Amino acid sequence: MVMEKPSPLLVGREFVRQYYTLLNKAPDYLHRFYGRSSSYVHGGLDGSGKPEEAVYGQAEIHKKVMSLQFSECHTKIRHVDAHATLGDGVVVQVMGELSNSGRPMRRFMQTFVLAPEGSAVNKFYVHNDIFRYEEEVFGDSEAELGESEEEEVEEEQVETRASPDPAPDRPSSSTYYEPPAPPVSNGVEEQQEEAVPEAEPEPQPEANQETEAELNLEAELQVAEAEPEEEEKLPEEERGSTPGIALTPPPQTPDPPKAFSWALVTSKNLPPAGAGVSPLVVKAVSVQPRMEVKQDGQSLPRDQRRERPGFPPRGPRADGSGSDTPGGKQYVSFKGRGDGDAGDTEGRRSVRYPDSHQLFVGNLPHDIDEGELKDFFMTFGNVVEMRINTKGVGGKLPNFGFVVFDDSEPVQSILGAKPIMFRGEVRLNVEEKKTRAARERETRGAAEGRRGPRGPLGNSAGRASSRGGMSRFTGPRR
DNA sequence: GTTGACATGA
Repeated sequence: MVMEKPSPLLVGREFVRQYYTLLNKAPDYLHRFYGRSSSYVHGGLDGSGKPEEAVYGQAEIHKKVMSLQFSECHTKIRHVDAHATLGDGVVVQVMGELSNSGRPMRRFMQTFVLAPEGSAVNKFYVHNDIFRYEEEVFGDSEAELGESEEEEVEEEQVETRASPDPAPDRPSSSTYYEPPAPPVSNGVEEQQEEAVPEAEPEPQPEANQETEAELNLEAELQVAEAEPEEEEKLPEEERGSTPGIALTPPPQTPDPPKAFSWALVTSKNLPPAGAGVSPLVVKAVSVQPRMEVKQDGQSLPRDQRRERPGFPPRGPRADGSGSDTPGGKQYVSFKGRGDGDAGDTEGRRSVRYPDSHQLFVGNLPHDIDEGELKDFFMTFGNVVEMRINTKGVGGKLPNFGFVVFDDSEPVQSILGAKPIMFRGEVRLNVEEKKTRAARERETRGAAEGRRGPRGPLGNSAGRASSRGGMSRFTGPRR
């Protein structure tokens, strides 16, 4: 598992995308980006007109965020800088404009220090977050403001970028991270393609990629993190936030489930089912929210590897894997090169998706339609294909279907987040898609296991139960 | 109550 370290700029941009998306969609989860010793300040002036002071720690940050009452908070990003910094961190500076609750845009500057989390090169949490509004700092001379307003007008149009969210009927769920104006376009913004391949205009003419190599080198200076490690050990329920996010949403919310669990966050680190590996990694990792940038680039189906010869590797870009959803973790997957996994390359519809990308969904309400189901699962990842099957058996319609994602990660997340509640009341039966062979093997194995006292070796029954590990939930009865 | 249909060779 030697993962190449993503460039700071890549990390920064992806983080920015996720951060502002979450700020827009689910500010109440924003604190999950932070850790126990993180600092946070978000503009504001105190009683005497001086810039407010920071707060520390996830719990305080959560409070603070809530007090800021973000609602329909839109952000226009004008510029993102990101550099490698001490301790393998990344410092990110963002300039842009932000509008909250329908109020006018205000210019701001925000700086994040992303600190690596754990040993993975692609996991970070926000160690510092410093946000200031321009006019709070520069004074509120109206003349200045007027001026600045003007020059923005032309760029205003640029801002109308199609949301990467392929579901057009969910206006508020689009990503409000507006990529910087045209000239700077290296890869981060093209997320919508896979979802709506036909609508895709033209890939960008391939602006040259960042000098990742250089940055990576720089990042080698190691500075011992001074953070006391012991803190991290406590699984800390203290962050009171999680309780609200029980895996089953309150019945009165008809929305897609805000399924989130730490198990879900870490499910990615767990080996695929079956491997006899200790699942205890969980604790260590589960302390904070994180985002992940993945650069793999291997294991592409052969026909997808073609790359225009003579060009530098196509820049890694966000692939809209949907991990920026409110309920979801703050993970993000990147494909290092190429266009991601099977099925999403433009014009290639005919590819079959691997089973690992597919989810069997049983117990569907009979009046469901694909759009609804798709929307539902979209919060977990990028749904590339859907099929609902109905087996009409004398009046009863046991419904099931298959949801195909562009990655196996959402599938694992979902499996780790069982039970999946739909419309707040129906418990969907979600399982990894099985082949017929696998299915038969399984039932046969189970039958024999029951017959003889000498239980099945390992895991004939273990498949389903091993997955959730400790975070196995027996669905609430209702 | 519960696991499809497609098309697939060196």
